[in-house]
Amino acid sequence: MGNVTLKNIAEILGISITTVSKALKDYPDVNKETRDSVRLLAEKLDYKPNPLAINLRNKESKTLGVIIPRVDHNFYSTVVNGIITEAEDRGYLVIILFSGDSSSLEEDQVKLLLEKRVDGVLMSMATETEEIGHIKELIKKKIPLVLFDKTTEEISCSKVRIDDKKASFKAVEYLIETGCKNIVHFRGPLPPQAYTDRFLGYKEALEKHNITYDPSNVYVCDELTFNEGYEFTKKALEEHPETDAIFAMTDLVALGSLAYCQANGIRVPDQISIMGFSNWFMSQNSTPKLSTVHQPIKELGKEAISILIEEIQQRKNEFPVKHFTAQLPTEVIARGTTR
Amino acid sequence: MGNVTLKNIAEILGISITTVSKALKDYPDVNKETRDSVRLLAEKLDYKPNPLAINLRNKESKTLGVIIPRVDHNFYSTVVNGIITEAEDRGYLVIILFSGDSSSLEEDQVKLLLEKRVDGVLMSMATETEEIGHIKELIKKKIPLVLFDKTTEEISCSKVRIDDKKASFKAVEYLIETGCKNIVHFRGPLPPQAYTDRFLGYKEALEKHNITYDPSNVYVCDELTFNEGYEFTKKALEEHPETDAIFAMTDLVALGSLAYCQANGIRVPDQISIMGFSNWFMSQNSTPKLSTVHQPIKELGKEAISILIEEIQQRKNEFPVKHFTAQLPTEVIARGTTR
DNA sequence: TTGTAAGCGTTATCAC
DNA sequence: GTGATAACGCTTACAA
Repeated sequence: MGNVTLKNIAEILGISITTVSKALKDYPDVNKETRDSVRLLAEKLDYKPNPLAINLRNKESKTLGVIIPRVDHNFYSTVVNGIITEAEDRGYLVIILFSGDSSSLEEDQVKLLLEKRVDGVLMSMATETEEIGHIKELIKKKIPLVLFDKTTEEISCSKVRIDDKKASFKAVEYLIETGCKNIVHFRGPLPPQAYTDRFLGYKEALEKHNITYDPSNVYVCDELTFNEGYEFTKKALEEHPETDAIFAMTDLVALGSLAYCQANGIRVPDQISIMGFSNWFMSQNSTPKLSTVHQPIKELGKEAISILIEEIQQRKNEFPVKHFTAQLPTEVIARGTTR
Repeated sequence: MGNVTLKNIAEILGISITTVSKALKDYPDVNKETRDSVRLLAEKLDYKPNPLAINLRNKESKTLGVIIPRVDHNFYSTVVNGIITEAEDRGYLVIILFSGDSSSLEEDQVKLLLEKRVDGVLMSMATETEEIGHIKELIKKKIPLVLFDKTTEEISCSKVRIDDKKASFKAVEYLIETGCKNIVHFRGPLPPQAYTDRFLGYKEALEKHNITYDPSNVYVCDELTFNEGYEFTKKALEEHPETDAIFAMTDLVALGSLAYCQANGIRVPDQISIMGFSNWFMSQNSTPKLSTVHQPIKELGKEAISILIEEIQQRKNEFPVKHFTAQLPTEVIARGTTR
């Protein structure tokens, strides 16, 4: 029992395919009765237009490609949630592909999407990516492209990011305003840029409040693990006994800090305030609950896909496309680990 | 600059589309020189066959639909990782859709996939789903279907599951073998079935080792949170002071148990052994590290998609399709919270 | 060895 | 109001 086609309906009704097509699409020049009989039969046979045929004709696939480093990570799975939901609401389907943070795999995935003729591409660049020829290729082939999260200035296209610097600035300012003066910062590795931005926000907040920035107060976590948070807290408190706050660039590390403090009788937040970043669900599960910075991750996905679809629509209508960068706002969530 | 087609190449070379097509597909009846010139030009123009056209002709989409309750959850994002990777390796693209654990949304998503003419469907049923008419519809329309994780006996199709009962059995047996006799079990809510299976494994292990099963030793967690683990541990230890082991149906709850013990000076594992379930990455981040049961989640996704693709291939070749249920093996990971 | 023609399912154009 | 025809890009019997 293959699928019902316009032809099937036309044959049964003894009319032409053209008329069937028109009847189904509410063309004005179709007799009411013809129209009704067509619709009735179509309904009865459960006719569904074949998207493959429509897409071939319209030279579009109504499918979007998304390349992310991985999905089994809270940040990306949340983004993907936003992406798929929003795309579906707008009539697009999404193909998710992984780069595994590898430049060459990313390149392969771009090629695959190109071959599959997706209508547009959304991507968060692999951390490793330095070579951006494959991304430029997309631009050259005039495939609408939007970069999100991990982006680069070298590509001219719309971008959507969390405003990491400002988020970090607000978090540190909050610590300062609640009386902290000796704030240690645990930052992440050099690429990706986000960690540098968070570091810059930290520095800027100190400067604004006339606190001298001391590089030795900044520790670089390479693994971003709970254990690193634990160990670096130990180290930081040994090297800087005057520390009264720790700002970690991600919740898991902050949770490690909290664990160290608790294991060593350091009262949080009385003696030391701890501020995380991300508002990961586990930050609600510590005692006291972790203060952190909420990032609108799902909204990031939605916004990115919206911009992409807008752009696709504009190009189709031959409107001029203007690129821009959206910075999504964040929020400090003060819970139990800050004063 | 539209995309290069067979026609373009044919015109430039002054030959027919057919010959170009054949040359590109290594048909034996093409002159070597013709073939080479075609290939050369195709290469130069970066010709890529239009999958829309191919699919229309072949009446297949080389696309698979996957419906899961959500993706922003460790289990599903790991499964999705396996699914997408394996599908891509086998030449298929994947459309992920969410049911949000709602029966009616799940139905909508099935319909959407049907309209989009995916070649097959993989799904983990919404917990809420009782109505299965939409799933039967898939069977009726002869769309290859594989159920994984949350399945039902009411649908005749291949299924892939983690062997929850056996996994649980092994975990509890491990506790018994390391000297525990009074084992409390924190189980999950009634649907999904997995929690009941884990409970049954617990019960069976007790029976095998001649330990009387006492229903009051079983507590039902509805939220599966850290706090529930904490609170139920308090309650369980009050009601059953003789308890020497806690087996929680998921790591987060077990972590809550551990936290309660540590906050109350109960030595783990000396006084009480704690066994989790899932081998969530956070189970490596506690001190001591949590003993747990590893589930091959990514493999679950790979296996499910493999079976689906096999089935698609079999149907295409008009081979008989036999359904079966694969139960993936699990492993007890003994770490620091058990003796 | 090469090419013609039909067909996959849909839609737009243009006759009638 | 209706329908024949061409076109989207590709594949494959079947001729030549």
